[in-house]
Amino acid sequence: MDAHIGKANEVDSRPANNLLRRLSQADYALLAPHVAVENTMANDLLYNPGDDVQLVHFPCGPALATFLVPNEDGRDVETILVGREGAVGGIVSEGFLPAYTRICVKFGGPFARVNVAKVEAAKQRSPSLRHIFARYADCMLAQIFQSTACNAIHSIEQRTAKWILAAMERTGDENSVPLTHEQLATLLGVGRSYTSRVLQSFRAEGVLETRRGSILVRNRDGLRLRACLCNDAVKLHFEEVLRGVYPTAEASSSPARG
Amino acid sequence: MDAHIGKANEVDSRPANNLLRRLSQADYALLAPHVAVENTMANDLLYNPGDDVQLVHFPCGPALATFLVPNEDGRDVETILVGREGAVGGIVSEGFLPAYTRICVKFGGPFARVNVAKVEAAKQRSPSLRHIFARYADCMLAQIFQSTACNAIHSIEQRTAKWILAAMERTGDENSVPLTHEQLATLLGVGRSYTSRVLQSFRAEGVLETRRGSILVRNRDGLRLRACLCNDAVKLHFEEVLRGVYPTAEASSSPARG
DNA sequence: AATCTTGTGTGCACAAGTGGACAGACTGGA
DNA sequence: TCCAGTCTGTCCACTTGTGCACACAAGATT
Repeated sequence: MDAHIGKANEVDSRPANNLLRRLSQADYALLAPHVAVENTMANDLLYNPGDDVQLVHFPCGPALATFLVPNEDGRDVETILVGREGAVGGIVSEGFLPAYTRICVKFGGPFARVNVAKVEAAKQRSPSLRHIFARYADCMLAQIFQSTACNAIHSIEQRTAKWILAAMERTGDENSVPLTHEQLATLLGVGRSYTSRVLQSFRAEGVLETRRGSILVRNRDGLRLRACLCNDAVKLHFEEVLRGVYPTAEASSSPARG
Repeated sequence: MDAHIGKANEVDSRPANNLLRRLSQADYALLAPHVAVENTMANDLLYNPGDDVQLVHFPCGPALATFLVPNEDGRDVETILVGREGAVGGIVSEGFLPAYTRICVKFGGPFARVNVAKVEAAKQRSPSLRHIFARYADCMLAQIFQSTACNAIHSIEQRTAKWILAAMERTGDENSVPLTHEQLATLLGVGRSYTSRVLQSFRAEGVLETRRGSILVRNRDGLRLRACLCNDAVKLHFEEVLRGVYPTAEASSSPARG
């Protein structure tokens, strides 16, 4: 499956994170001494609100993190997904701050970690590195803006479809998402029974199948048709701003399919 | 009303924006040569999606801007409010990027404007200036995260109350908001008739009065009681991260009332 | 004073989503 | 192999919010 990767080069040995792979050799060399890769499991917490942010985490491979906003009644609300196209922790704040959100591993996998101070030092030395991080920060911002709008006006059906697609794009898994209905519901901040009903209607229309603890997508275009366009809008911004960094672009392991 | 301000100093002559006033004299001196103040009217557009971001705008006094996310059906969705506690345009992206959102003046008033490149140059020269901007960017991020969560789980009644309070805090107007029901509704991304009904119920409970084209708040605590806590959470983060910048704090023209 | 435009209050039928309940179906251990 | 725990499908009564319609009110204009 990696046959399309021709001659081996230095990039191939980097962690499977598109942001890190996007860096020039010189820029990556500034970070390389400080990169450590650690494995995570679903539901591991990377940060809690108020934590001192010390490490930037780069999701690698199928790993996926989400930002949770704590709520008065104790149930957290999920906001955005970050996979191998990006990074979490100190990206905007540059680190000398208490975390506002909780950051949680949704799908387990490796994360490359770099001390925030080292990243800042590297940014001071290399404008191009600084620019790439600023560009990614802007993309993340776009993603959150779009989520805010999406939550305001799109139906649960649209958002469910959107989320399944977004998760698949990031993990690289072509047709399944390892989530229970319950998890999917809390993720969207909605009731479980209604989520089940939506999935049920998708199943009836041949769009997907449901397994205990996971969802198998049978007709991706059908799912796209039922999703809002929020994902595409964000993806377009990533493409414009960070050409090649977003996983569905050429940096992805699946070269086809825009 | 400004009696509590003792001896005049250089800060008093700066534009009435808390972020600018928060800067040390040395840091402000780096920006001062490039600051121009321009007046705006409600509905002026500062940026449209895709625009090349050239200027950072600092709302002054009662001026208020919002970030709009364009939507497939043409109606924009409002996301966050920025008043004299902050700034819009190139704060996170550092400017070399197409704008993702539309930025619109909600309540007219003066805006201080500085070229993004000049701001970046000043940030290169002064770490403390850089840190303040990074801190504000983090606060803005927190604000958007909270909005995303809020839109996902809070009722229209709660969000209506929240919005009225947030607008008043920023403009400094103690008891009125110059908005029609229609504007308030589109702002929240909801139907006009339901918004009218919510305001009607607030009126019936003695919380506010409605005038043609504006809302008069009669019982601010009552309104607080009916709002979600999203505003307070964000305000707390501002306080922790940028002490004194948020308008209800000591930098405000109304020294009492935390 | 008559008129026009825009905003406001309210009624209604309907759609979307909630939250609790419960039976049945998987699955991982003991 | 059986049990216990979790996940799933579905029912139901109920709340929230939509979208349209229409009468009326408040300014603004002439």
